[in-house]
Amino acid sequence: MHIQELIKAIKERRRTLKINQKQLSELTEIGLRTIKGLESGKTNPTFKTVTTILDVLGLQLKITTKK
Amino acid sequence: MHIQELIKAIKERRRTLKINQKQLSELTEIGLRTIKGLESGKTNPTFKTVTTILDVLGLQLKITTKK
DNA sequence: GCTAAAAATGCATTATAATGCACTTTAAGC
DNA sequence: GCTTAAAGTGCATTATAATGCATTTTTAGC
Repeated sequence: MHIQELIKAIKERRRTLKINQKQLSELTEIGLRTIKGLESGKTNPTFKTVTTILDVLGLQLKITTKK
Repeated sequence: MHIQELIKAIKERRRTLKINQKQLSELTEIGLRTIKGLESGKTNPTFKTVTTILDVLGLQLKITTKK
């Protein structure tokens, strides 16, 4: 999975849950600027930032073997 | 998935493939010190660092919904 | 328990993620 | 096409990931 897929999944899920970036920032306790940077593809987030956001959105990462 | 699971998966897979940290560093073009920091749980790697390593190891991340 | 290879650690430097604040742009109703 | 909320951007600062080098510790064979 590359970063663009991650971004897409986060945005879609956030909209499904009717949460805006500011609310996601509050729920995750991650700075709004960081959320914005991530969703607009401007930064290379840390693993922790990613998992914290996914967690709040009810999503999670799994490791699989490539075929 | 939390960082410890990721570390465990990377170490196990690397050993299965009989690759040492130095070789993984060369294959991924990620600094050895970064590989060491990650595998010893001392840092919070970037998403790109994680996906690059997994990719070389024949692994990948998937997003799923938590149940 | 010696030896050699692999892994871990300490330290310093560089690059950049995270952050806040102010401002601009875009999207959605009306 | 106004208005307003949401999203995106520019800039400066702080925190820390990435890196290399030298050294120490651990692990695996013998």
